[in-house]
Amino acid sequence: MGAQPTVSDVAGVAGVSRQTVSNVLNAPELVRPETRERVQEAIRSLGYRPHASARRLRTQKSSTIGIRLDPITQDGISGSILDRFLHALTERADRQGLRVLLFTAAGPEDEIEQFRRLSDAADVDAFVLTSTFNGDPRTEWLIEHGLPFVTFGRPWGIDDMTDPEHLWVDVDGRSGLRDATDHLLSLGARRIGFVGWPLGSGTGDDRRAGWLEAMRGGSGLSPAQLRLLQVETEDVVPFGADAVRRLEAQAGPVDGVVCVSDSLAIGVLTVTGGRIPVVGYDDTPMAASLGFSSVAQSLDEVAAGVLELLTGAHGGRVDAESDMSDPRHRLVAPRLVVRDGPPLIGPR
Amino acid sequence: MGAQPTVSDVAGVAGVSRQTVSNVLNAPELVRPETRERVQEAIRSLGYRPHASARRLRTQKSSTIGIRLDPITQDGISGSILDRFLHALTERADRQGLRVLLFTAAGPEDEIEQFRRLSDAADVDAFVLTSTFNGDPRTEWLIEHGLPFVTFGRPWGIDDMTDPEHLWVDVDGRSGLRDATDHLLSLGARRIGFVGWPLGSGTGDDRRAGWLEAMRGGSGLSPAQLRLLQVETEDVVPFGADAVRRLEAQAGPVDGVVCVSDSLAIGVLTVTGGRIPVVGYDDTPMAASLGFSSVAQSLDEVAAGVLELLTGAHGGRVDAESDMSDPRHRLVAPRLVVRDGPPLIGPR
DNA sequence: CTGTTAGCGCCTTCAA
DNA sequence: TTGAAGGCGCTAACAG
Repeated sequence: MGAQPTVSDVAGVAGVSRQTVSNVLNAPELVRPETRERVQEAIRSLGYRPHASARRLRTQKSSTIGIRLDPITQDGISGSILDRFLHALTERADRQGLRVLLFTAAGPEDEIEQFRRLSDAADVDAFVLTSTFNGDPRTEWLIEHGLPFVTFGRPWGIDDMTDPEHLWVDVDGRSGLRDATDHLLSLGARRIGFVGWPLGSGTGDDRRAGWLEAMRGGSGLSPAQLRLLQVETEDVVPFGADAVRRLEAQAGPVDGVVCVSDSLAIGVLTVTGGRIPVVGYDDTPMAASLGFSSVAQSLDEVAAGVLELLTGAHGGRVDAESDMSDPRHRLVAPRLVVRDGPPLIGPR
Repeated sequence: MGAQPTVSDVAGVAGVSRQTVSNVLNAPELVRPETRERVQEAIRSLGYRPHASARRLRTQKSSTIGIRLDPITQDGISGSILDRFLHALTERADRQGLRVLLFTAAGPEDEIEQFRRLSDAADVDAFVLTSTFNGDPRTEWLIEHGLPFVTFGRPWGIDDMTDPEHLWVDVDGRSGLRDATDHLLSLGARRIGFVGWPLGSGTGDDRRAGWLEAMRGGSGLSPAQLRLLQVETEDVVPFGADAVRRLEAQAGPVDGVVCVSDSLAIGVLTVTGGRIPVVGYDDTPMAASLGFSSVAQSLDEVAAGVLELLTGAHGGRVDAESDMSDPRHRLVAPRLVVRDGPPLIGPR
């Protein structure tokens, strides 16, 4: 707990100048192995650790990325996603010598104010954004102000989608739903319903498209029939129950249901139980607990992608070398987790 | 994104020296109102913001608190707790000019290594610990090394419990379970079962004690009968189902069940449905979604307590003024959230 | 390969 | 009440 040793202390013990110590730390190849070893020995024996603030002041970079903690996780079933993403991000960031700093904001405008605060104070030198939405003002502001950032989630506005300044990582929900639907088809189901979010949410529409693709290819149903097999509702458990009732009312009995989220899948299951297979999305702990299939996102891959994009873009913008595979975004493939047997939940 | 202005720039514009600017920021009362106003105007017009690292280097404090993100949230139903706590903590910390830095660790030993790393580098000057357990080595290490910290969760070891160095905030689970049980008693139930965790977890035992107290007072059952009305199991949904079956096998039909967690309550509900009232603990989103009663912890109060203890203890250790109410810990009262009507879930 | 010199932006003496 | 130095711990230039 006493005063931490400084480079001077290390230099003294090793019998070199402060600068040499700094070199051992930041450019070891410049120092003769013999000297280097001596310095490292001194570092070890003193328990020296560079003072982060001093280094940051000197280098003018905080090596810290800021991420906003979303306000109270809506329905909350999928709240654990951010949690798991954060964990993966923190762990991987740490390996690269980056820190993760949290902040909160009341809304997009306030979040922008936080961007300003944190970057002006040099507390943070890059941001990670989650839950992007159509016409998101945050990305525009960040681009305008030249602050590095990566979003977890595609920019769904048409223009932004191809903005070379906008780096993003996302999960390929379409392929996830396609897999889920194909799975049910392979089980012999044909009349597979889709319970989705209201039209207009990029993410929801993308997932719906996956269901539609698979159904077109493998169900043998007409477009008119397919139209009847989908319903939309807000992401709340009991609404999932209502939705599947509506679905069967308008389209007749179904063989299976794929849902845009685990929340809705739970709602559906309270009505259908083990009668027909139901697939959710996100593979939340609830899916595992209650025993239904779900599409799992690899948050670890997402976190890895985010960091690669961030460090690749750091300072030198996008790395010219890796130009072959478009280095400005990553689309991570999700994985269907199949759970057999009747779920633990069902109608009374 | 040009270079941020510095105190010198502000001083130049305001026509004063750098120190005066610094004074306006850190000790405004020392500066004549007239000058102060002029300086503040300059700050505003330049958009000046103090450089966090420079300040930290100079003051030798990071104004940052570190918190570990627990490894993959176990069963995960209650994972959102940390999430909500983090949110509250970040928000309140921000108001006091404190930042929240995340880190991860593979286990207690590794976490201690992270403590060392973060404090040696002056990245963090206090820690918040969650999920404390019996004989936790982390608190001991922190005390030994004189690092400020507060735990969310009581130290369950007998010795540590009263260690004046150990600041903690916890939720009074005992009173929460007492309330839950009293509620069921007031509904006319008498044979109320308890589904808990295996003996030896401080938190679990504390909650069980609340159930026992209420039952002793209001159920009119004998100690022998009460003994039969409790079962223990790991915190996994399907185990909750098994547990309540065991419970009724050994004690006969029950009138109601209170559980040590929402996870177990969900498991219980898959067996009992709306037949008898069931109460969970944590008031997770699942409780709200599926419609059963649960004991809610006020994570915001916990966060507030943690910060008070931390800033109170900062530097000057515990504040001598507030000696009347023991300032070394806080026990926050939880609140029973009653949900009427049959839950959305039940046996098939 | 190593040492010297000069700040990064801020705040805390101490004088004026 | 304001101004003039000095230095927190580190690293980027340049010399040697």
